[in-house]
Amino acid sequence: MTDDARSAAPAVGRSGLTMPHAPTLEEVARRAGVSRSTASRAINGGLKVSPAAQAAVDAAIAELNYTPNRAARSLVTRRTDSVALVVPEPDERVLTDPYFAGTLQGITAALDPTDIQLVLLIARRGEEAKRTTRYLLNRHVDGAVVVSHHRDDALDQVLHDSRLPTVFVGRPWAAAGDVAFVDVDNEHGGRIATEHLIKAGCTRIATIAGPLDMAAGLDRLAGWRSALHEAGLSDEAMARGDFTSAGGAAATERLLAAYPDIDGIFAASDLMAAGALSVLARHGRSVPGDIKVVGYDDLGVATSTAPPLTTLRNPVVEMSRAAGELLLAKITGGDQEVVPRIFHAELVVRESA
Amino acid sequence: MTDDARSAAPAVGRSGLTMPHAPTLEEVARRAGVSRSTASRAINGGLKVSPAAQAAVDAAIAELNYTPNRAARSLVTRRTDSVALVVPEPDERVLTDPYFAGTLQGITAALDPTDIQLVLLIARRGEEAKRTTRYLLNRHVDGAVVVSHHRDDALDQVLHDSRLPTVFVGRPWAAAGDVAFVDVDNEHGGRIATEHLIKAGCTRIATIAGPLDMAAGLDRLAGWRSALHEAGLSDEAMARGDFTSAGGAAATERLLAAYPDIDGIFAASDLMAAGALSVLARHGRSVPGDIKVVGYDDLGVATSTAPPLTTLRNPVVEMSRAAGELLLAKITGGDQEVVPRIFHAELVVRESA
DNA sequence: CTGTTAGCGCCTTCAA
DNA sequence: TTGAAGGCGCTAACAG
Repeated sequence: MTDDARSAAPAVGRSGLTMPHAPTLEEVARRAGVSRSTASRAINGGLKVSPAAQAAVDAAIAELNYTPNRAARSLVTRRTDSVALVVPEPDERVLTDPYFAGTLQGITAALDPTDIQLVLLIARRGEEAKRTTRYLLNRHVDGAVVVSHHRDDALDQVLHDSRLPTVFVGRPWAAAGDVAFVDVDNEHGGRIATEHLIKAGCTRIATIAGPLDMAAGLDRLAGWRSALHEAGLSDEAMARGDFTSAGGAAATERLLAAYPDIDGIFAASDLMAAGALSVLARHGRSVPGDIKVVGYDDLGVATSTAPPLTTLRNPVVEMSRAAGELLLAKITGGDQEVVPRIFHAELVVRESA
Repeated sequence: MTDDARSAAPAVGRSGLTMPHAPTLEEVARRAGVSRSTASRAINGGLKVSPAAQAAVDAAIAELNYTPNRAARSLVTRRTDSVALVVPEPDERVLTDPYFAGTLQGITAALDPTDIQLVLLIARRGEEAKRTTRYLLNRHVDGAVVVSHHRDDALDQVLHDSRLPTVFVGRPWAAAGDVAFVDVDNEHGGRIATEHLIKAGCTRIATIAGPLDMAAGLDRLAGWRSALHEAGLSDEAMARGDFTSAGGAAATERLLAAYPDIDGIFAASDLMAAGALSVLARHGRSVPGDIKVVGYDDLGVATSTAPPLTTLRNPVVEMSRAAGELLLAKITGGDQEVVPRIFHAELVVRESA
């Protein structure tokens, strides 16, 4: 064993102060009285290691408070033990949306039993987006979960072509059938919401749609449409929103101006519904008396509005957790069938409708 | 130059399909007609590199779409080019709070001009927390930003002792004066809020306090107290909340039961204020007629309540951005003075008070 | 079951 | 200004 001066003296940082020297495998092995390889084997799986050696290594690890150097390990295993959460959207909108928080929570839960770290990738447009793409393509992570995906970020194609293990939260645009994803049945949700309004006696039902370059926006709108068609009602009263409260408020103003006689509104998100409520209050329309309102998501805001919102419970956390687990399976298990897992939204009735 | 078979054939993944082979520095150098060292120098800073060589390397990089392998680089530079955002809280609460979204946005903005990645560390209690601590201590990141820090997670001490560059968002408990942090003047904010209620004619002013094991909770409470003392009013009517809407609602119920004659409420967060509004409505108390309400944060929810909340604008994004920039400075600049940056919250008057 | 031996891709002295 | 050579800490054959 060559005596290495480096391992004797603690490293000295820029400041000139001694820095705690992270223990290496070498030191663990030495302390355990075994070779590096044996120590390594004891750490990874422990196969073909005698109980004695295993115990010695375990003890050394505990005493030294050792953690493997990820960089060194990555270099040889060609795995990074990290996955990316890709958010292809610049603005505060996404981050502020409780939907995003739910996603984070679900994925974190899925990753929890592993030692895999979550790297956040906010993929701004243009030049920035290219940087993100390159980062992903050059395998700086073992896989990616994409959330809040829009039609024109070519993320689905790019990631599909790259063969980087990827799972979308929410149906991707292109390459469907070939790209793994989890989703809720948004069309069904939109239909349920609208049917609830119909059953409650509404006959002039408007919708505040989400962004139509997102699958969720499109699908919920389609659900609203099909319920109205089935009931023989008009599907004229549609205004686009952007999933934000302000957008919902603006859309409501437009709806009231164009269709003053509406008696029901299906908003494609609770945030937009909240915006609608405030505008309706300002216009002196009572809810649910004059106009009934149904939202979508039930991620917290629905209970803090006045009146509380009837809405569809969007199982975001469960869904994202499934996405995380699916990704884990893809990473460790290699390619396997991509059967999208579809969750269902449930109607939660409160005062607003 | 030894001919390496590996670089000729694309790697084959588990699935048996060819995988895109990430280009290496070796390939860039070969293509540019220079040595690895020159290529490396051209990539990092470009000092002592002839314009011709520089250009050749740049071209090769572009053609190959090359990105340095972070693991290999980390191994030798002993930097990871990643920083952690540490959230020492298990529950959904934190993630759902718009405060967290703001933090994320601010830090992301600070990191944007660099190539540093953000790693999310959700530090659950107990065993999990130890794993997080070890991860941090063993320098798997170059630095850390800690948000939503509680008294009993010993994060401040641990991180301070470890000498890992760290910045707290919100005043840490221990080691103050020695640990870098950014904060808003919460006591001042609490005072302003309360003074607004006093000026509006309230004389029996309650507060819904935040968690008292968090600096923000404590400081806002202190501000409320001092304003009341100054005005010669009672500071009896206090109920604890937990920064959530549900907690705010419960606290309000308790307040109304114990102090039925209150005419003003200062809630230490908008979420709690929203909960208060719904309870007040249920009890038939009009806002601001019977009871005036002031919240704290103005991160979106204040405008979607009925009535919209008078509140204190908490500059979370700016503050977190400052935290990120401070961290960057600490990482690159070595130890430097720790002058906490204190931001100020501004009163935003809306209908509720 | 264990130790020896080679690199993983990159940066960095050291000579030229 | 450039290239050759060594090594960061770890895993993975390959012998024993």
